[in-house]
Amino acid sequence: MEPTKSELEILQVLWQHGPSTVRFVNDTLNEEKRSVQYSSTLKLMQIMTEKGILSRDESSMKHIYHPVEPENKTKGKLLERFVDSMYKGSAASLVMQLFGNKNTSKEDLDEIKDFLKKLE
Amino acid sequence: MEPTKSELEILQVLWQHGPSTVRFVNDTLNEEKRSVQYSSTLKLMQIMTEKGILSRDESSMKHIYHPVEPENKTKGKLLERFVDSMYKGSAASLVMQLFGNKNTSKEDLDEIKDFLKKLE
DNA sequence: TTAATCGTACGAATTATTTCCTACCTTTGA
DNA sequence: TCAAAGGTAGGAAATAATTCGTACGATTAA
Repeated sequence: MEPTKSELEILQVLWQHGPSTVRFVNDTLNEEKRSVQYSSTLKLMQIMTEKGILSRDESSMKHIYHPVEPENKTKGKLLERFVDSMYKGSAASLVMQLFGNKNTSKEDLDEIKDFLKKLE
Repeated sequence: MEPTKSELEILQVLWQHGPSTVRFVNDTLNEEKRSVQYSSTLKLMQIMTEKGILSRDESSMKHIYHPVEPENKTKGKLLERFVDSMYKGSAASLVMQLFGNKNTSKEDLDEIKDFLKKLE
């Protein structure tokens, strides 16, 4: 299933901080992103659980939520969909646009070159 | 403004085929994407015009629509937003995920390497 | 023990997006 | 000429996504 924008924000908190309570996710969103009510975050995380995006440990009263899929898998899917729809599946076009527009640091560039070299 | 998913489909037709009528865009969507009514496509393109995403030539009865922003600018923005939200702005991480998951052709790789070399 | 705090559940309102029906005007061709 | 075909406009319904109020149970600490 395709996470929505708000769902992605929640996933990112969980990816970054590991399995968490609603309270923690909500606090983090309020600090780092935008003002949102506890009950909104709760509702969304409940919906995500119904959809199978999240799963939770209910053994204590404070449910602990975690993503069902590993971070890389979810990100990989989203990235692939992005490349397919925006660049007709051509990773090369994407990379060129990426570095054509932005000025990337030399370190970044070197890192990428090394990485590509190792792929051979 | 942020194009929605359906709006992006329309933009892609216009990018690929150049300024077009609603009829043409709708036919193309039906051929290449999904079944959709003429009046739905019309409505969406009218909304996009209101939002300032599209502009149109009304001199003839058959209005000719075209994107206001150049393709690269729009794609660049979307890509940047994608990198920021998914990879904390690190182009390098994105590239690594891209080639870590997918098996890219040697030609693609070479093309990218050449490209990066020229950036220096 | 009991009031305050903190938790979940859930309905419902709101907003955004998408879809299509229908009215009505223009063009076309027999 | 006039019916059929094809165009735009716009309201309204359907759907998806988001937000929040509120009920109510468990925990805590004075």
